[in-house]
Amino acid sequence: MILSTKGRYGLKAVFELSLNYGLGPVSLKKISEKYEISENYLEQLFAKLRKAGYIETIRGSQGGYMLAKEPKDLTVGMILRTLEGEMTTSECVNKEVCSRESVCATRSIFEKIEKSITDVIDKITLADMYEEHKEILLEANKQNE
Amino acid sequence: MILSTKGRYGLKAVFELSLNYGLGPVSLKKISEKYEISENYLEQLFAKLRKAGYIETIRGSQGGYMLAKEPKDLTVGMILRTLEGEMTTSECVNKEVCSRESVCATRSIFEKIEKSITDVIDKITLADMYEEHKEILLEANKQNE
DNA sequence: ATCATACCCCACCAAAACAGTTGGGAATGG
DNA sequence: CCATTCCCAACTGTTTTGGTGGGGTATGAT
Repeated sequence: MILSTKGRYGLKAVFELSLNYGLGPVSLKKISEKYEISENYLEQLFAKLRKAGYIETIRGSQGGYMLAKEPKDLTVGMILRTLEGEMTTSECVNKEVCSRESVCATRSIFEKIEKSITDVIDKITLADMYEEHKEILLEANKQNE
Repeated sequence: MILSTKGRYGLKAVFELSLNYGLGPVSLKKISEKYEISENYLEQLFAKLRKAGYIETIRGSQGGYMLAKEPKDLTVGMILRTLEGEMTTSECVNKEVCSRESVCATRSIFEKIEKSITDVIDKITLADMYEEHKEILLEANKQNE
């Protein structure tokens, strides 16, 4: 597994926030029930995202979480990196640790893998996810007719 | 980190075998010294690769490990999957576990990440690595002139 | 005012994965 | 026959994973 539950749960939960963007806060309870995720666990994930400045909160009754930026300004990469740490393959990539650069044929492999992941996660925003989601829902409706 | 030392060490070591393809076996000792990897740890990695049919051994004095196939028939993906397990993002991808497919906008993200990784690791063979390695060495030599 | 709601924060925990280490055994070339 | 080299199983310390538990603070509703 490339991603742990941190990234997987976190991305789902943040997408849920994006569905409610502009409509007020969503409580942890609702999200954790909808996706069957431990409320306390999800809270820890949201704490990281809040500290990173991607979501903000309203405390007290009727409070909850909401995106701190527009869905089009939040990428999947921002969320995953905050929760999972840097999506790197090897310590030698991006650093000059590699003492035998010329010998190291594997380094370029690691770079390619990293780049291919980066290309995907840094390009897709929450707004993009919403657009694609809409299409999927429309198609699902067509099937049911 | 997407890859653990299993995949990173393993790929380096197997590439070393490919450099010696057709020239007889290479001992664990040589490889572990060259790359500064624990000999016993590397042995466990090679055991997996042997059981997968990617490398074979000659026991006894002057013995060692060698590729069981031509470098062009061994991909980076074969090595990494043997050592790291399947390079998946989420259990719902490739399975029908996902109870709320239409709702799950994250699934397509995970599929895209997986596909981008697969595209890289299943396309590159050990022979490809060697070709690229040669070019890097040639350029390094030019620089030194 | 007070109470239920809901976030905030810290500590703790069991299980698994990671990155090895230890040590005994078996095959083989010199 | 012995040094070399692979084979295999068990064990170990550390970190990560995936949570649980509990006390505290803010706030809208009654």
